[in-house]
Amino acid sequence: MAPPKRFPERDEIAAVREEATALEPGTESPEKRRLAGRVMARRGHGKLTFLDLVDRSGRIQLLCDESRVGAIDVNLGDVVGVTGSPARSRRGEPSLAVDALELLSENRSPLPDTFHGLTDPEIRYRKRYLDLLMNEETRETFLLRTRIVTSIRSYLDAEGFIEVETPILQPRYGGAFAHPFVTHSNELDADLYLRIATELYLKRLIVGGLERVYEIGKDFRNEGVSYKHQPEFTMLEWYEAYADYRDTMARIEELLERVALEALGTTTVRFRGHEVDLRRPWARIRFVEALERHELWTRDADELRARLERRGVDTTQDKDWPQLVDHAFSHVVEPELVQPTIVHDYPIELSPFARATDDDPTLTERFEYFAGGMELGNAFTEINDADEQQARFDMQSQHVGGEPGDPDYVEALSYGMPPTGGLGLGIDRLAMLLSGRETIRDVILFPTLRPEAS
RNA sequence: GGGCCGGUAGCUCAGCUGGCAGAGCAGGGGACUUUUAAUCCCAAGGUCGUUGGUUCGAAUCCAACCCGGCCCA
Repeated sequence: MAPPKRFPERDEIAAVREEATALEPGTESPEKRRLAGRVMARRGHGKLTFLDLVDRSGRIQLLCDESRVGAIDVNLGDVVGVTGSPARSRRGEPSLAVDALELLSENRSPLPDTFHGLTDPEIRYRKRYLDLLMNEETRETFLLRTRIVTSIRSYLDAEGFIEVETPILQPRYGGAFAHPFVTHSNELDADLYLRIATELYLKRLIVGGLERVYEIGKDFRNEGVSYKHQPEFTMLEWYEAYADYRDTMARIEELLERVALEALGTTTVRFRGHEVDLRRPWARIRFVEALERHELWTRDADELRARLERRGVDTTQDKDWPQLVDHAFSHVVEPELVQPTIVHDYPIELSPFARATDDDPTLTERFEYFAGGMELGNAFTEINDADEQQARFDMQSQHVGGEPGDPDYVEALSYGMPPTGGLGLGIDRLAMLLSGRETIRDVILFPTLRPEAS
């Protein structure tokens, strides 16, 4: 006979467990509860069988007395629904004394070792369902990730930002320095790029008068993988009309402190062997000063290359000054930014969308913020003048791997864009930091892997 | 892209100085009414990542390749 198609009026295991814990050992409550979940342990004892039932909320022992339930014919991994009463075993284990047990879905494949669990990273990533089933920490990590995103949304929604969706398939890519994935539309007979950022479309919406917009979505970068890089990752970008980068700094500090408290209950996390506290205010340092501290600030490319080489840094991949200074920063400064730090006023060559500072036209109102030795995001006072933006694109075209430019975007700016503060936040990296997971693959449900050999 | 490490039963791992492919858990059969890595008995379970080479003989030695991890770029 086919198993039931539903199991209504279900209670959560965590709640029933709490109820059972309040009882005296060896006693049973008169209340009736219904639980459903997966059988993750079985201890047969003749006409009495102990099962461990697991749902999203937790785990509880089932006491199955054959004289009450009938014969118990379940295997590890079966999905069952039970009715019974909260109880405590003689040894004090919170349990449900079962009156009726229904098999809802049979497990036909042996589960991984119930003691050692599933540890092989390759199987954990390729068959994430098994990882989630076997490893409670994995379930907790992804539930935390969801709370983080929920918290971000509720903050931005309450602040009057509207959530939008912009194209993933784009005729031009831009908004970051990265290699794109290219695909092809048969109908349009045109190559399209998978977006590397949402930046340029979101700012078109600011031109259009939406004033406060954000998008949480996947970006794609056709580049190497590392503990903090995946080809497909999740980014938040927001744009706020009539704000500058100082307003934006205040907002991101407020948001991340709040997200930590809401999702985790504390602002203090352990990450890569460090204790990191996200409480406001964060440290701030100018980009130039951060490099000066290491005697790595110079606008002379040859001199900078020499200083880096002297430190044993391989600069053979760095073609020009912007690449050298970026390398110097990410190699020397970034790893030491363990406590939350805002680095601000970046050189204009590295910042094609940020307005120049008031007192130095070679620097821009841009900041990046770091924690745990890792960049979390990037923000600026947006260029809102079409001519100035075109001049920046022209400047970029002189640099290797510079921003490719986007005439359609410049045209949008020509209609006038309010002064705007914009920001990007790497959701995966934030999830790493708050969960204490040391690799980005552990906070992405299905990370990109090479296809298995057939 | 380079270096190092790994891939043996569904899972966790032994075996690797060449000589019959193993254990625990899971899965199958049986015993057991308070266990919680329950216990006990029985039977079963394999493309030793792939391909080639050396050898009387290869999981084991050699080469290439595939997949993964860590580090470097």
